[in-house]
Parts: sequence; structure tokens; C-alpha cells
Amino acid sequence: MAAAGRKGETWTPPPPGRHVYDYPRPAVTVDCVVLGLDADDLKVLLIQRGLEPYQHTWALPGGFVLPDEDLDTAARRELREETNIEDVYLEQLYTFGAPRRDPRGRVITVAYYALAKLSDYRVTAATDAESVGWYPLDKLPALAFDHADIILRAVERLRGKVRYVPIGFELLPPRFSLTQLQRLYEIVLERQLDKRNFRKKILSLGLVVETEELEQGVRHRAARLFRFDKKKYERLLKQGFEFAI
Amino acid sequence: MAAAGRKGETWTPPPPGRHVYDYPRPAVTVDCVVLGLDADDLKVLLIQRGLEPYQHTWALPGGFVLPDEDLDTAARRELREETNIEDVYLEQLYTFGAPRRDPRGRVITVAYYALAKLSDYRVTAATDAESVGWYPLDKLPALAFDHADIILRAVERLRGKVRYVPIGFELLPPRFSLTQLQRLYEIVLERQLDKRNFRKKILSLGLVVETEELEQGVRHRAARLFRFDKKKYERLLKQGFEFAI
DNA sequence: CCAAAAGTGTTCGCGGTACACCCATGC
DNA sequence: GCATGGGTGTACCGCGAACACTTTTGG
Repeated sequence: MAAAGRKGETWTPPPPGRHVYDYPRPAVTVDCVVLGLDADDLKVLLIQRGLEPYQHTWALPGGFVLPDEDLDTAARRELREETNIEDVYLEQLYTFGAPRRDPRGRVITVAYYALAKLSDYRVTAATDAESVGWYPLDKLPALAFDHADIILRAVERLRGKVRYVPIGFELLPPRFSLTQLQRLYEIVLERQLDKRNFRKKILSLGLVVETEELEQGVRHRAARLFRFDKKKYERLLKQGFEFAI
Repeated sequence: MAAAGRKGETWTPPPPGRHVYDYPRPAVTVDCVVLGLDADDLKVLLIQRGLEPYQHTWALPGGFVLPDEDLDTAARRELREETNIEDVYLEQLYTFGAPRRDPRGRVITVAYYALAKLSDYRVTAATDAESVGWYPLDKLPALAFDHADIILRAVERLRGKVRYVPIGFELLPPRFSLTQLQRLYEIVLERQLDKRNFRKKILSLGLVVETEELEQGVRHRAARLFRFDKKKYERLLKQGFEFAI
């Protein structure tokens, strides 16, 4: 996103020297679509802009790429500065550069998407609820710039990828029930799955393994918790194994 | 890539006005990985740089994004200006922005990849063979900047996509034999396919249809030529159909 | 007539899909 | 004891994989 001086951003006073070029140059920013899974929704993390343009409008977290900073690094830094989120799965999504996407002038945005274990970040949203918030994808508020397009593309990417790469686990806590996992796929893929077939399939891959733990605090039979065996997955990957749900 | 004044580029004298910004801005370029299919190879189109840095070194066609130009438009324009290629399948690939990828300073490149019917462009390469050329992927010359990485990523993208989206046809002439089509998949996927199973599968989709034409100028039995029925594909797409080889 | 590639069917096994009931637990 | 979700097995069918010979054509 193209917001210098946005709320929560580290403020550096304008530098003494000016920056002069022979040809016009666009500003380059990174924006992050952080997706999280709620009880029955995919949600996206938005922040409310403190400055014009689009003051008070919801937007994706993001900001300028620093002069000596890698693009991935910039995305992680903005995420940390604006939303306190760290250590999430992060992947470059697409670069948006339509000439008039920002009213202030030419801004090219390298968009990223991140997958967060939403439960880890409930507090942040709650303590500063006016300026950071999780929104379900089907009830997005009006969004600044072309951020609605960016979110749409992130969801499409997730949907296309979740069946062939085990990234869904990034949306769940380390220990999860098979029902949780199934619901994840149902929400992302937007279709119902058969419980028995889903369990058979997922367990046959041998990458989701039983733990000794049980679900806590439910008022019905507690589900067994499982974990994703990442090390095993990486070993199999090298042998040409292909994950698929 | 980031070469002002590269051979073949339209030259505009430096503008009278200077461009001044409060913060440093990276230069933004587009680079294109044009892939073409030869008798038994995937090839990539390279140009030889006329200026420093990397003078005389082979590099991807590309150049600066103009102030009021969309990224896709910039990629197509550079392709036209530097290689005479038009009307190809073109898709954004990835954005490369490591701080020191260009020795002249910060340059962020939005990379694209294109699929060309190589036969259409033999002439161009031939008439100016010193500065434009098709190189097989396994015999690339030394390349400027991080262009080898960019090419690698383009090939990975093609490999991942060709089985689920009918983009392979972009590499073939409008009329092709099933053997040609099979060879395409074998080259891209880097594995052998069974002739009977391949034909059964591809014809069962109903998107590759027989024409009246036969292969010409071969000294054995002439193969029947087929074409890809794009309109039918687009109709089926809307009904949730999924292409897969 | 020979070389080269085109073209063509069947069998088998695995994996995806459809489908319904009993069990454990908390209140 | 009842409501709530947890957990389990089988039968069928379609699709992918393996596999070899005959036909056509030009030289």
C-alpha cells in the first residue's frame, strides 16, 4: 500500500538530501493480504488508514520498500510494524501497477499474501479494534485503492494451491482435529467433503499424525488432535512425492 | 532488464526537466522470458546487450516501464521493440527486487513470461543473429544480472501450469499433429508419455479436434492435423470444467 | 521393399466416491 | 437420557497405466 505516515508506521523525518533522477520513477510499495481462519470463515486482516487519500477507509497493511531492502523483507517488516504479526507463511502474490491505481501518482505495489493462525492474533485486533481488524471475505468493508482486487487474487491463489501444497496447516494451530482440517478445506474450496473419505485420504498420505492430546473444553466427545509432520513431508518432497487432497 | 539505450530500444533524449522526490525510488523495469518450442527443445529468446553493464552479455529482453504505462503493456511494448514479437501469450511471472541485483543501483524488475510459436519468429533471429537468438534451456550462455534465475522460474511456472491449463497450444502452430502435441508435453514435463494413453486422454476431453489437413513434406506416412477448440474450452470453463492432462 | 512414423484396443488394479450407524462425553 | 459431534468400513465404478502390432507413405 502507498501510505507514508500511516498509523503505526515508524516515522522517519524527511531526509535532508533530495533524490533526483533523469526519468520519472514510480514509488514502490508492498501490501500484504493476511488470511486467517475463524470458526467458520476465512478472514482478512485490514487496517484503517489514518491519512489521505482514503482516510478512515480500510486497507491492506503495507508501505514503502526501503532503499536497501529485499521485497520479502519489506513485506515482513510492514506486517510487523503495522499489525504485530511475525513468523507467518508469506509468499509473493502479484504486482499491481495500473497507472492510476493511486490518486497521488504512480505507485507500483508488489502484493504478498500471508497465512496466519488467527487464534494467535485475536488480542492485537481486540486491543486496537478501531484500526486493525479481521473481516470475513464475504463481508468486506469498502476498501482503499484496488485492494479488493488484491484480496480476490490472494484467495484465488490460496484456493488453487491448497490442494497441491500443504499450506492449509499454516492456518491451523499446531495441534488440530481432523474435523477442523476438513472444515478448512471446505471453507477454502467452497464445497462439502465426505467425512470418511476425507479422513481416509488425509491419513493415507501419512503426513498428518496422531498425537496423545484431545480437544479441550467441548461439551461433547473430545476429538483426537493431530499434527502435520513437516520433516517427513520435506523428506518425501525430495523423492518426488506430490501432496494432493 | 534495466538497460537504457540497449540496442533496438527506441531512443528518447533525456528530458529537460529533472525528477525530484523526497525519498529514493527504485527504477522499475519489465523483463520477458519468451519460450518457444523447437523440434526437440524448449528455447528461450535472448538479446545481446549493447551497453554496460554486462556489455555483449546475453540477457532477457526488457526495459523501463513508462510513467503512464500499465505493466503488461510495458512488457508487450518491450517485446515488440526489441524482438519484433507480438500477439503472444503473456503472463506476469514474479517480481525480482534484491537490492544489488543491478550494479547501477536499485532496480526492481517485474518479470513476465511469454509462449511463442517459434516457427513464426525464426526469421527475426536469423536476420540479426548476433543480437537476438533462441537458446535451448540446457545450453544457456552466461547471462546478465539474475536472468538465469528468472528463466528458471519461468520454466517452473510453465511446467506447473501446462497440465492444468491449456497453454501448451500457445507453443504450437494452429494446426498440429498429436505427435507434436505429445512431444510438447514430454519436453515440458521432462518425462515420456505413452502414445495410446496420451491420445485417448487428449481426445476424450473433446477440445482437440480433427481437421481435414495432413502433415506436409514428411517422407513417411503423413499425420492428421488437429486444432485446439478454444471457443469450446471457454464455454466449458464457465460450467466449471477443469482441463487436465 | 525398406525405413519411418502413424494409428489403434484391451486388460488390470487402484483410488475416488457414495453411503449410515454406533460411540463417547458433558450437561 | 439426550444432544452433540466423533469415529468407523464396504462396495462399485471409472480412470490411469501397461503393453505390441498393423498401416501408410516416400524414397
